[in-house]
Amino acid sequence: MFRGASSLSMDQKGRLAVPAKYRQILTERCDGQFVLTVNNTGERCLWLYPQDEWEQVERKVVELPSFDPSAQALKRLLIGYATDCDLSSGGRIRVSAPLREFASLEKHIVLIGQGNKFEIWDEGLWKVKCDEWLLKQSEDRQLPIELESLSL
Amino acid sequence: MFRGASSLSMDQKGRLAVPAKYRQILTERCDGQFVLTVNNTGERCLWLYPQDEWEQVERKVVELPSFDPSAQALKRLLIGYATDCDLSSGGRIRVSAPLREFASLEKHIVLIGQGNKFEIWDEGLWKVKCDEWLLKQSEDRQLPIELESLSL
DNA sequence: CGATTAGTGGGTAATTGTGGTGAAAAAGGT
DNA sequence: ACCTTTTTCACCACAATTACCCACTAATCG
Repeated sequence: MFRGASSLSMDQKGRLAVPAKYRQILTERCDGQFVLTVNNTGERCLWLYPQDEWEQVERKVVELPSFDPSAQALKRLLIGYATDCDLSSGGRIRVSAPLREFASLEKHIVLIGQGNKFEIWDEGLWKVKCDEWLLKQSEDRQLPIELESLSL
Repeated sequence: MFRGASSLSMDQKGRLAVPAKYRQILTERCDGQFVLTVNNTGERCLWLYPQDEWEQVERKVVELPSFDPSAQALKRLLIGYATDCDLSSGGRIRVSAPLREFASLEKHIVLIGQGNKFEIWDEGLWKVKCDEWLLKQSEDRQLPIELESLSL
């Protein structure tokens, strides 16, 4: 399980250093092989999957019905933007220009562990979103059923 | 069960000394291994879970439906900010910059025992909140059903 | 009142992050 | 097919951060 937020910087060449604490696990887990793609839910962030996790995601996605427009859109985005990338010798990965543009990544970014994948956000955008989510949660009188009984 | 409030100070490096009375229990309980994350309810405080407690929380959270927006927000915050940390040889733990920023922690903080976890608040904020809660309770004529039958 | 333990701060060594440079590879044009 | 231009990658050096250890002060207990 990946977790934790790291505030990182990306250089002009689109290289970002993966925090040292993740490197060993990632090398063992997928030999440093990843697939980087976009988030299809309308939020402008990237998803970074270890190769093996991605295989499963891809399998699910390609099996979606061909005549459903929203399935098509999801497929176009997810598969269309999916790019192989690997951990370089110096522990960095390179984000291609189209992907950077999609998520409007510049110098300051955050890497968010989300279980089976990581999310990559522009730092400013991430903070704005956090505020939104928190505000929403505290306003919501009526919680979704799944959450109501959740005790943390 | 953790209980009690302690007023502590955090140094410039983000280190805070866990009160001595908790140390032995914590070492026995989880070998000094913790997970530190944010509170998702809009209140700006951190949650400090013993490793084993956290595992259970995490399990509940990842099983939430992927397409429900508020479940998604909860997952992003809780898992996204969750950071492993452990009790150093000197009985201190280090709070990373993103987490400090989230809860606007500076020098003076309070550590609140809350059963299966601890809460970490900025001292000033904690006091303000206490006053708010007290005021609110005394105003509320109509208690939620769950509380009505409660005998303390 | 002395002895022991807790809290606090600082210094140092090792590790990590960051930016640059040069070699190699790929792409593109003639 | 060859040469030119651009991109990409690996390596290196410096800067910044972090972890670890030690020392000093304050509190606590016998």
